[in-house]
Amino acid sequence: MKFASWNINSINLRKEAVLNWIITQDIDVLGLQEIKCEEANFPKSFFTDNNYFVEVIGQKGYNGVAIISKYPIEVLNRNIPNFIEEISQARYLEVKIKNYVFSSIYVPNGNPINSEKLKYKLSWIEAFIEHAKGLLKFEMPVILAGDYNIIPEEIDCWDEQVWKNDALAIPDIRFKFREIKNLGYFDSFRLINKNKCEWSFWDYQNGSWNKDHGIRIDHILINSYGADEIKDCKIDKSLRGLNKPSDHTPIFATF
DNA sequence: ATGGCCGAATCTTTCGGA
Repeated sequence: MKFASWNINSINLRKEAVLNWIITQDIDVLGLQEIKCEEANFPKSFFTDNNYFVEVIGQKGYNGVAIISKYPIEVLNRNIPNFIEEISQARYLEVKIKNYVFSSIYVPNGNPINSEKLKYKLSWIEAFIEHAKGLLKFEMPVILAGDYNIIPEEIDCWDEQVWKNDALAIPDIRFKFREIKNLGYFDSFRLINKNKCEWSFWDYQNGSWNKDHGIRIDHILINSYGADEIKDCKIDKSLRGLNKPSDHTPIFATF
């Protein structure tokens, strides 16, 4: 089974790229982030006509997550259950597919760091950590895949000096990532690739792709049952070189 | 070809992203 995550930055602009990729790479389950549309505007039939199952948590204009699967989807949660806010943002979808629990996750960005946005990011992650703790009750692989907006360590960005004061890399945020891991989750990419420097995001600005100025912020976290079964984890950077690409590339793990 | 983003909605400008 291949489980993937891709911040697509508008599903309607890139639905053909998504379908083409999951077919050519033989992806079984794909979590999407930043679909940037309400559920009614998600191109569901484009995927269901090709025999995929689709679940969507939409929002107008920005955010939004979805899951596309070769196999039937049982929805477990349409948000983080213990995260209460006045207007819920579409950032979390948790499902069961076959004998796997899988989530598509879009963690808030948090910039600028001297603002309510960072506080929101921290409180969102804290609620997520509490929830992830509860997910450890499942005696099967739990796969928490998404755009975490966290650069876990110095080796996960092209230049630590550029990023060290950013909401993606400040110590408080890196600490949260370690907190999740310390619950008993593994960073799939790092589990498989001990020292590799690879990126999943290159900014549209400043010619970042051409200069290879990237960062690794899209992650697939797995519990110990997942770690027992994992065979490989790869970032497919080729997608960033397409015409009209998303600024993120997909990451996938094979079980 | 050395020169700097992109997407959606509020739409010839603003906001959010990272």
